[in-house]
Amino acid sequence: MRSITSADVARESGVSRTTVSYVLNDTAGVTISPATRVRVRETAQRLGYTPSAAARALRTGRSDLVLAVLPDWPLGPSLDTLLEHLAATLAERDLSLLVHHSRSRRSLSELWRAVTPRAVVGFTAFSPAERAAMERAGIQVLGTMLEADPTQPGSFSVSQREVGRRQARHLVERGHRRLGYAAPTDPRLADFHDRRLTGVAEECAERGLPEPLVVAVELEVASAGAAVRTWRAAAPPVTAVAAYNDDVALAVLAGARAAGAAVPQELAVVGVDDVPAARLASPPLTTVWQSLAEQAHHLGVTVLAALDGEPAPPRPADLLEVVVRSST
Amino acid sequence: MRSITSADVARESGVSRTTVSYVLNDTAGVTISPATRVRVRETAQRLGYTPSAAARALRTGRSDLVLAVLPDWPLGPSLDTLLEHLAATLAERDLSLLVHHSRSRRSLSELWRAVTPRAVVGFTAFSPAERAAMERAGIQVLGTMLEADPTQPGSFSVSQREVGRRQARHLVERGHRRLGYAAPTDPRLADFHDRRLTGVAEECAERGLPEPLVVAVELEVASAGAAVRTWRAAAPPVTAVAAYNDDVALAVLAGARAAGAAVPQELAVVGVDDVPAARLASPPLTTVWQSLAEQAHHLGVTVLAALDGEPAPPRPADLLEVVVRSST
DNA sequence: CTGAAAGCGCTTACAG
DNA sequence: CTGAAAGCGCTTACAG
Repeated sequence: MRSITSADVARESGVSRTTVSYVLNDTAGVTISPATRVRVRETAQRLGYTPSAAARALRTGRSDLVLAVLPDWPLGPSLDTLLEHLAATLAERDLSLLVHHSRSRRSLSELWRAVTPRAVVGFTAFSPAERAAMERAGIQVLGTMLEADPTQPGSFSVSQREVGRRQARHLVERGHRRLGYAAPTDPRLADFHDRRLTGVAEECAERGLPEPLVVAVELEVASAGAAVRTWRAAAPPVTAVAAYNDDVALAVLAGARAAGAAVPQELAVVGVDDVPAARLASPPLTTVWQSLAEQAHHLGVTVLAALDGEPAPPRPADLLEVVVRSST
Repeated sequence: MRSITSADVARESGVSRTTVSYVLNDTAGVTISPATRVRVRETAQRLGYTPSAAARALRTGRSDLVLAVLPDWPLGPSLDTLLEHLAATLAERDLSLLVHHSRSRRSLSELWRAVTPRAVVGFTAFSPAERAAMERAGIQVLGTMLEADPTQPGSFSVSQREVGRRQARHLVERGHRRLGYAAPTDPRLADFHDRRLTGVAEECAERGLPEPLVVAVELEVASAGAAVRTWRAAAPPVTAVAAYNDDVALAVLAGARAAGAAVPQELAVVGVDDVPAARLASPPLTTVWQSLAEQAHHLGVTVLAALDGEPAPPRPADLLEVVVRSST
């Protein structure tokens, strides 16, 4: 079954393909009689005409795709949400999301060369060379969630350092003077973890508190129990723990239970993410919540602005919030 | 910066574009001297040539994209994993994954008409009309996870009914004679929930047990506590609960704690997914684990087979497994 | 064994 | 105000 082309629409409405293109694209600086406009639009509608993305991309040198490059590590429970909102925002401009999992690192450069996306959104860091190559090809490159300075152009999202600072600040305001940090064991999480930990450490330093005592904890009771004993045996003892995320925090809770440490009296715990299990834990988990929807929307709007050559829109203010429950 | 085209490669290697195409595509039924082949490949490599996806798609009428249509509800914690493995499998054939969130339902048909994907993989159901239209356009349509009969061609993944049956079977084998079902409240989950519940009910019916007592539970303690009281007040009382997923199961655990029901002595609980929080719960949660990686790979292989006009490969056997912990 | 040429469906100078 | 024509970069009959 041959698909409908602009030539079909042109023939059916008795005009040239040029006119069809002008009308359907609302091309500026060209005058077409209202009657013709209406006729062309109606014909296109009636025939179910959709312009070929391939032809358009070939002609213009640029596709209507935005390439999202995902890391090979789990981005968290709400990557789903993030991509959905991002896609929704981009769809307003008829842009679609092509996802690439950086698992197969080698083919990324082939992919962007082949599809000539309008923009590339990296959820993982690009090498400077790759970034430069993409920019030279006229592709807008949006930075990673790991940028040192999230306010710089071409980057987005909440600073991971700020996440850590919020955790620490909450704990310190609760009166704790010696903090622990529960790190994930998955090495692929190292980049995120480093930045969050830096935030915790900075907050401690500014308040004149000792460095946080970092212990890696696996997502099981035995490992977490050992971690809890380590913290409590320290001198001075750790009385509050900031965990990499809710999963790790839940492990610490389980470890405290196993080690016979009362939460929050003997050990306070704060996570990150506010997964559903957080409020259901015993005791319910205090955690730092991030507005993924807003972050994703902001990201989408940033991409759009970049395509228009406009400055990045200001980042929304309260993307982070401490949800206080009984674990602190 | 103009990008490298096959004409560049042709000129540099002193052959025609035809030859370049033949060599790089390993076109069958054409004889090219080994020396020429080597020269062309080396030149392409040296120049960093990547064929234009747009031009190729325009010429062949088919792109190298596979369109994944996602539902507007949360597909669960491991959609991420699922898509990653799917993408990895497709990448072996130089196919990329274009995701469409069905939030913006209207534009789906525009999207597939515009990009002419090789295949469409639906994680949500298509209307028969839409499905037919896509097939008429020569697009392979792979079915949803909701198909009544997952063994039929064009569908994939574990049967949701089977998930429910496994939960029920485990509970019944533990000696329980009266089961409860903890349903999610999100209406978007209704399709999945219906099928899982059907599996539980079927298993009960086959064993001559009464229908499961269904109670909707929200992801918070109060709601879950009320549900637990309802189950225990039934005559005969419910002694074991199959939950829609681990999040709901975690809520039931919290509800039992609040209602003073001992788990598993007074109420056994089994979930689905084996999220990290499951093993960390108190008591650790028994749950049905699904091999997402294998499902995704199978899905990818099924897509590939469909593109080759081959019959769907047999589905791997043990995609489901009951992880027994202390909640049952 | 290799090349010249057509054509996929668009958009956009350019001519009228 | 509208149309004829060129050309984006490929692949593939067809000719030699």
